[in-house]
Amino acid sequence: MSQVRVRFAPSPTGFFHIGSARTALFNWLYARHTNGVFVLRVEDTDQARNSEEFLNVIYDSLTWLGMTWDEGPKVGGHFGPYRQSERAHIYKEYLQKLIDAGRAYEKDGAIWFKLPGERSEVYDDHRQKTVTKVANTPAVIDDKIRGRVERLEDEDFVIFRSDGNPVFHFVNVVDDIAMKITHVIRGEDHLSNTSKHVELFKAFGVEPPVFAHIPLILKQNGPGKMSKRDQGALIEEYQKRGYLPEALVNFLALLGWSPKDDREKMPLADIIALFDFPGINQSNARFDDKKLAHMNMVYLLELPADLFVVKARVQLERQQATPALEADLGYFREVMLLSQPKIKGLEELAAYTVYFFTEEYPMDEKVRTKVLSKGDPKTRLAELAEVLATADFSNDTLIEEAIKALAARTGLGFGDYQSVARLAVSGTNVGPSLTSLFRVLGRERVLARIARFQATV
RNA sequence: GUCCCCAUCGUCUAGCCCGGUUAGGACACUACCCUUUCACGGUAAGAACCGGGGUUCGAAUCCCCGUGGGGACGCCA
Repeated sequence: MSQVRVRFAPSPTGFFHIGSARTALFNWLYARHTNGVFVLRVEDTDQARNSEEFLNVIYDSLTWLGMTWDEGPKVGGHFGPYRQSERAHIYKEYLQKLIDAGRAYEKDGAIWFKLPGERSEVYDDHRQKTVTKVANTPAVIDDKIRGRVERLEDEDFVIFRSDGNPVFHFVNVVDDIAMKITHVIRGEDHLSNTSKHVELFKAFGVEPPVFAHIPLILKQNGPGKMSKRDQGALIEEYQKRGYLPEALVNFLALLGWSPKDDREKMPLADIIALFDFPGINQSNARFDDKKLAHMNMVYLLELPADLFVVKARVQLERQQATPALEADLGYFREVMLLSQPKIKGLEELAAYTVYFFTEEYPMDEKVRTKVLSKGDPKTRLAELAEVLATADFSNDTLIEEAIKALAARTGLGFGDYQSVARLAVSGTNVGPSLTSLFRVLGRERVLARIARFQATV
């Protein structure tokens, strides 16, 4: 059995979206599962719509997600070049084969592929024009996911535009032949194109590769497949928001594939070991950002401390959270680790930790009103300030004991002191435990903030 | 309109191939527990076999027809 060779063939005509990433991932996983080769091929034959910027987004996104390619731009390989815009001579060569075989002809300045069979003119109601139909026999697609699919290709189609550039169907097949691709794993939207491709393979006298048409990702709300314009569709966006690539990969793998047991979060090595065609579903999957966010949280929770701090810093830099970035590194680390078990995503960190790094933190007015309306917050604060003035701040337990002792004296609970104290020193009602908050902020700042708050009530 | 693909909780899915399950898990939602706020976590609840025929002692599972969803029908990829 020869080595599996799969390819991901994006065209740089827009930002890299989640459906493309999933297609890339399935190819990559299959290559890794079979110890095969993952080829990256850039389909940039439509010069009007291509751009270097989009190409770099594809490279960046694939790299970010950990899908390294074995052959392709930047890394090379025996079947290059890997950008179709640089393969014109190869396409000319293959075109000549078709011409020599009488399977291509010119019309209206373009070159058309000639299907075998009798021709007749028919009026097409839907397209409202007369077309030439060919009495061809149906192409048979032996699909690894769909099973046997038959589809009739009964109209000649353009393979070279009148501007001299080859079109997708032609270059796709030629490159799959030239690059010795063994398995074509792509979205189901290509299933109807595949009959064209099978006809081309036949015309070249080459056995088609194994096809596997994977289900599509549907948009979260509303009808239709996910497109670049949909909310949450762009990979770049997740990168910017500080999503963990491992989490996104895990989530994406589960959209249309399943290990067939109840596992969801699983190490990449396990996914690679189990990934195969029988595990791929036939039906389309709807994108669910809540499930992705949950997966991200699970990965975040398990991140080793050092790594979490590094990633937190990168994210805060991205969000330009200046005071946090200027803080002492040891202090920064402590604040971040206090927050790690509390947040769902790195993007929350800037707002979640803002009061640790500046005195200009926002005051949540709703919470303020609510807290001040209950009990006797002014007295509680005064009592607390007095105790904190002499309490030992060296660890959480000692601070806790001091507050509990105070509560015991006044016949109240820890909670009676907590809400108002938290509000005074952080401006909010959410955050790490109050004692950690005090310890990390330090006595001086805690007392100063309490005093400042007292002056406003 | 024509052709192609698909169909289990709101969503992702297991079960289907090889008929017999209290149809399982996860996300989301709800309640309770934990608790020093907020989260995490724990427990519980609700929630599905698209419809109709057929085959069979028995159908989520096999077959057919409807219906619904998706895709393709470019000198885009």
